[in-house]
Amino acid sequence: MTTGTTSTGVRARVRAELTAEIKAVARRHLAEHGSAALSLRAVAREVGMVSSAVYRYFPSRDDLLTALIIDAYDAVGAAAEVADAGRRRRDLHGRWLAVCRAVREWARANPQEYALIYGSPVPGYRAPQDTIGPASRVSFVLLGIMVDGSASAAMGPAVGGAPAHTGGASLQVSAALRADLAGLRELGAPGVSDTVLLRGLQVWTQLFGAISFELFGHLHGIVHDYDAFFDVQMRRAGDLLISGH
Amino acid sequence: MTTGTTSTGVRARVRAELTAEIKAVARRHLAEHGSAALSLRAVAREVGMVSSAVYRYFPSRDDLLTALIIDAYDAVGAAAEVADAGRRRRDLHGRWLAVCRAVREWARANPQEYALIYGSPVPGYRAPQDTIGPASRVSFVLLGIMVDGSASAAMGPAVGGAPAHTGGASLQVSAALRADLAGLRELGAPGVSDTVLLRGLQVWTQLFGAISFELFGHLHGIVHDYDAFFDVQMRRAGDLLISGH
DNA sequence: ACGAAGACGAGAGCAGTGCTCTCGTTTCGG
DNA sequence: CCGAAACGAGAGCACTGCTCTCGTCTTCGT
Repeated sequence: MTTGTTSTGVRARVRAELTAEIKAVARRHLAEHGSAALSLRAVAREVGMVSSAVYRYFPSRDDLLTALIIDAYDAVGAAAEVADAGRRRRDLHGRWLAVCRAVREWARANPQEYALIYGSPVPGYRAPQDTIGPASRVSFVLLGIMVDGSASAAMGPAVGGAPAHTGGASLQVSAALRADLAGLRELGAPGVSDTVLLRGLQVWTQLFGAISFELFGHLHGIVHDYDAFFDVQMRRAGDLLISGH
Repeated sequence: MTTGTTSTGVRARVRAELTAEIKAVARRHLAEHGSAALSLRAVAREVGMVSSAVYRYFPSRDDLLTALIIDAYDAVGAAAEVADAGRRRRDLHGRWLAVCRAVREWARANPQEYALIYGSPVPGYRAPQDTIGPASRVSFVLLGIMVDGSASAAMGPAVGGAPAHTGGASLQVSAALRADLAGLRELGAPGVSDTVLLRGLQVWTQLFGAISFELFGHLHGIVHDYDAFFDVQMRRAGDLLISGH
């Protein structure tokens, strides 16, 4: 019995396991006491290590939080993806609403994790490179809806991809912003017009604005039927996104 | 010279001054290092007191933060009010856009204070009773625009105050939500229809959603011309609010 | 006008934090 | 097989919020 380990040695395996366990305990502490109260020493205590040992796995408290942030982005992204996939592709309204509800449900089930990623960044904010991938999963789901709608011409007015004339006489879009939209289109929204992209960004901010307001207490005393409020708001947003209202 | 003090004794006056000074220093620390790093001891050090003395003025760090929160709400509320008052009353679009820009400008000038009030609440959130007044100032400005628009019939479709039939066949609104809207109308939006109120709530969440996304970095790498983006988004939101698009 | 009562500031102290450094032990790889 | 690297434990530093005590000073009722 030289080394019964698989390709990776036993050391690497227990390291992966311990890393996961630390993260799991930290996630529980986060859910129970909030990100501000997340104590590296406390999770170390619960894992059965001394605090300094944790630093072998996460070089700092911020890095632990970053790992939790990435997981949170992945979780909400996955929720959005399965909700989107659960609808017929042509059912744009249904897809939009399903994604909205899935994101909100995830947020309500994991409020502290939601606050971690969509609340105020803890310090002067810094988004490590490895967060932007997971962070954009929800956005890509949304772009997917716009792409499918634009391809089938089911999307409201101004479906043409040409950014030359911006729809009617309604709005002037600066060259810089038009370039941003072009970049977005190239990134994952081929064939989606500027107008539709702008509508998408509009409902995007509205989706997370509504969830944040609800979770952070800004609707307290104003709205009581949160479910109905969210539904009607997102339905309206869906109309705006797809039909142009 | 018995006591040259005015009505309030000298004690009360220096207490008020010291309270203000502590708050001012704390606000500076907040702006420079963020709410998480706000240290009562550091503030005390700079004011020239020992840490325990500060507790004579603010019973805990949270109470200090609450005081800053109230001030922040008041500041952004005042900014919105002067912006609103700077426009002709009948210029609904102008008022809306001016308020949006004022809020955003304040937020960009005081990002940490914005994060304090519109970001994630630090613990499991609790809104002390004395914050809800200042917190609602911006909302009341918005309601004012809707009231004026509804009164002059300048607001889009479904201006009638009757909540019986909800505009067209577009949306079903639950009884509970209709009651919420009625409460809102009674609170400060007389004569504003359900439909318009819903539109108002929609653009309200969109306004703060857009600002939060910008300040919290969620538009990073996607939008570069923040000014133009915000303007076009809020213009679109204004169309939705006033014209019903 | 005075003396009790309360407000106040300073200091020490407690429990907790993030993080660093050192020091034996264990595992891995050449 | 043995040097090198990874690891866990422990001590320690500087810092935090908060409490308690103890003299001093203002205020207010008598």
